[in-house]
Parts: sequence; structure tokens; C-alpha cells
Amino acid sequence: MLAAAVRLFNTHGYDATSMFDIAESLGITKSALYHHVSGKEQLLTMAVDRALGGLEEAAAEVRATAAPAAARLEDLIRRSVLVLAGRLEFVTLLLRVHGNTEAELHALARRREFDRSVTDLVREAQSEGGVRADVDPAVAARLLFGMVNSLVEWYRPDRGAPETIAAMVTTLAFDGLRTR
Amino acid sequence: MLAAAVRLFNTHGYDATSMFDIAESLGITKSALYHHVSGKEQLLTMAVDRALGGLEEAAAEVRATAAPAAARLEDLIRRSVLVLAGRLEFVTLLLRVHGNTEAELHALARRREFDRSVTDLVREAQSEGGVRADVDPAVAARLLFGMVNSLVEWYRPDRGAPETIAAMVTTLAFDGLRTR
DNA sequence: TTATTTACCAACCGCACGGTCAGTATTTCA
DNA sequence: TGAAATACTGACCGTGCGGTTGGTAAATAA
Repeated sequence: MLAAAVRLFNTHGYDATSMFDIAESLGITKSALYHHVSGKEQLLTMAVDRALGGLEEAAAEVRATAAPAAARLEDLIRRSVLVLAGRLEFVTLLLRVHGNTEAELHALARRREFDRSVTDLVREAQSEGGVRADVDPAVAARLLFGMVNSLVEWYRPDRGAPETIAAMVTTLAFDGLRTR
Repeated sequence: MLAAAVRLFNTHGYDATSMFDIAESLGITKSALYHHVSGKEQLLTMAVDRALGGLEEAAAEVRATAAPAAARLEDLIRRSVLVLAGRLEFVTLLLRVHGNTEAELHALARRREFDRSVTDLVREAQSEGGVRADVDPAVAARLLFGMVNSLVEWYRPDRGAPETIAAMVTTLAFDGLRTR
């Protein structure tokens, strides 16, 4: 049910998807839908929770390791790509949320907290000498996750295994495109 | 007027912005608004046109130069960042379009054409030996522009001059984060 | 001055949406 | 068997939306 709703939200947009559309795609009536969920916003909340949960779990696991910061950053990027690929539809919805309601603002706050932890990791890696110091850590973090997050716009299983994509992302992030 | 509409579309979402909201933000009535534009969709069309126009112009200018493909790719990335920074609100709207109407589908087609030209450029650079050959050109193109397009989510003039950001993007894209 | 175009307004229309409600099948379990 | 909980239905409600209409005020130009 959540899956059906999220699929429609992603295809036609959250606002453009009516509760009737969701019910119809499940072969039930709108009233039956309201018997199971409190409203449209709850579906959104459940979906972005699943996305944020995966990302936060990845960050926590990485924080628990004792490797150098640069290696932890690489690991976080890798794990994030795997979360994105595994929970693609939920993360897609999360990344399109823009803070119109209370619930969306809360999701946005959690996203910002995640972003902040990435920035911190970049800064730490710079001070350890593992990452070049001539880039602003906040900008670098945002560009890095701009790359990762772009998966929601184009990734499909037939374009490569998640691990393959993750390897490409970390290669590009740490070594760049130039031949050497 | 277009600027006011686009600002509201980006803040609250296209669907969530009513023609009344736009009129109110301009201090006129809804009817006055309809005197100048044919409808809500025309505002969208005009906005995405301005975004796509900038990107296509950049691609054409780059195509007209005779440099190696790798240098042309770097130049296209640089120019694209400048277009994004300069027309931020219009590109933001463009990147959120998802093909619900005829006009949006047309915009999406133009975007895909641009993406294809980037992929071609990556492939050409690989065959010239200017870019590492162990990455899929389509994936690399998408990751590169994932990085560039992320600007619409975070860029503001006080976070750095467009040229500074552009330099960071091309550095990250070609040389990566690792110290050497 | 007068005719014409341009800019604007208030009131209105039809429609689709999120959500409710009163009631009815169906399942569960003592 | 029968009571209680669960799953579901169709009709309905209020609201806000995109867009229209018939008309008025102001600018423009002959």
C-alpha cells in the first residue's frame, strides 16, 4: 500500500496524486484506504522515514568504525549509494520534499543533520591530510551528495549493480575523471 | 511577473501555488494576471524555456571550439555551472518538472537531448585518452551533472562566486578529492 | 475631444480534491 | 452460535482551484 502510494507520488507528483488514484491502483475504494491510514500526509511521513532511516543507519555504522576520516567518508558514500539503490522510491520522495507542512519540515531537519555530518567528515579528512585542503568542506560535501543523490533521477537495476555504481561514484569522487 | 511566479513555484511547489498566490504577491488581482498570460502552464513553459535556452547555448558554444574532448567537457561543466548560478530559479523549476503535461514532456525531451550530448562528449574524451576509460560514459555524464545540478538545492551568491564554484566542480570532477 | 486600446476588477462557474459518516459485509474467537 | 472486532462501501460535504465573463478606469493617439 505504501509502495503503491510512493510509486504514484514519484510518477505524478505528491500534490497531483489524489487519494482516489492511490485507492484505484490498489483496487479498493478511497474509504477503505482511510480505514488503514489517517490521511495523505501519513503516507508521505512513512515513506520519508524509511529513506531517512536507511541513511542515518549508514552514517551511524560508519561513525562506529575507527578508520581514517577519508576512508570513513568513502565508506559513507559507498553505503549511501547502496541505500539509495535499495530504497530508491522512498529516497526519491524524500529528495523532492520541500517543507510545506510540519512533517516535511521535520524531514528536512533530519536531512540537514545528515548533510552536516558529511561536512564534518570532509573537514576531518582534510585536517588529517587525506583530502585536498583547497576546497570548501561544505561545498565539497554538497557536490559529493549531489552526485550520489542524482541516482534517484536515473538509476535502474539494469544500469548496473549497486556495488558497481558505488565503486564508480567513489572513484570519481576521490580520483576524478582524468587519466593518469 | 515571471520571476514572481517562479519564486513561488520553487518555494511551495508548482501545484501548491495558486494563480491567486501569484497575483497577490504582485499586488494585483487574478483577472489582471490572466490579462497578461494565458494560464498557469504558460508561466511554467516560459520559465523552463529560459533555463533550457541557457544550457543549450552553452553546449553550442562549446561545440564550436576545436579543443580536445576532455577540455570541451570541462568547459561545458564550467559554463553549465555559470548558467545554473545565473538562472538558478529557472533551472530549479526545470529540474523539478516531471512530465505530467504536454509542455513538461517537451521540456523533458530537450533535457534528455542535452544529457545525450554530455554522454557523447565523455565517450569522445575517453577515446582520445583524455578521460579514464574504466567508467561507463552514460553513468559518468549523469554523475557529473548530478554534481552540477545539485547547485539548485544549495547555491546562494554568498556561498561563493559562480566562477569559484565552477572551479571546484571541475577540480572535483577531473582530479577528485584525494591529496596527491 | 473622442475613439481605441490597454490594464484591470469583482463576481462567478464547474470541478476535483481531502476527508467524513452511517451503515454493511466479513473475519475472529470464546 | 453469537458477540466483537476488522474490513470495507457509497453517498456526501466543504473548500479551494483554474479559468471566464462583463464591465470599468486609465492611458494613448487621431
